[in-house]
Amino acid sequence: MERCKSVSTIQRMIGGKWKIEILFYIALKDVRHFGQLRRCIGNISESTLSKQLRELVADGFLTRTDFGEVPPRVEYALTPQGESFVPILLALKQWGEKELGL
Amino acid sequence: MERCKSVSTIQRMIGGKWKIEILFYIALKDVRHFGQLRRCIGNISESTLSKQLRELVADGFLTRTDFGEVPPRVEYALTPQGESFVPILLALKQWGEKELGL
DNA sequence: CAGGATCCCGGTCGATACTG
DNA sequence: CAGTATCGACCGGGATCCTG
Repeated sequence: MERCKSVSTIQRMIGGKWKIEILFYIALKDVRHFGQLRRCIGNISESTLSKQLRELVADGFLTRTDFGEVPPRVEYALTPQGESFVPILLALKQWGEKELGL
Repeated sequence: MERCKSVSTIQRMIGGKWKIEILFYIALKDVRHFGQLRRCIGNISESTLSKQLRELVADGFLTRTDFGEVPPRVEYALTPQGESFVPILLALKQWGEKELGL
């Protein structure tokens, strides 16, 4: 039986409780800032958002640009790898709306 | 900001550590039996496999058919909802192979 | 063979407080 | 504003044993 390493790796990368939702807002809603994300996503804590963002950066989905200004300004954006994941995000969203009626 | 309920719901349904892999084997490799799945999937415990299968059944992805025979024979198969998810599984697999080189 | 029951551990996530 | 630090609760998942 052919094993499928890619599937389990993806599951690990996007399996976090909020990962898909974070990517969704950044990719499809043009949300770029920490505070925006926190307000968009229901009831995520700051520490959790921070950690999941760092993991998404580490896994190559996002870039993090710190402008070194006061007040602080940081922008998150998709990497090419992240961009290539957008069709799947759209498919998931549309699947949920159609199959689950959400 | 438009909230996106469908995304978080999907994350909850397929966020389990082995969910995507289980669906992958049933959908694309025609694996139907408990023991087969356990052997295909690396190092999943029986109790965990059992629980995740039950959740996939409860969430409408799978059907479970118990033939009531001795020795026991049970078959898992995709529901129509599960079938409709197959394109996303394929997309995930192909994305992983292409972007991650797996 | 297909799993249920039980126990337990580790990691994830959340709440709170604090910083540059 | 954009986080980090710390702590603790919770629960998903693993190990083991048992059953029809």
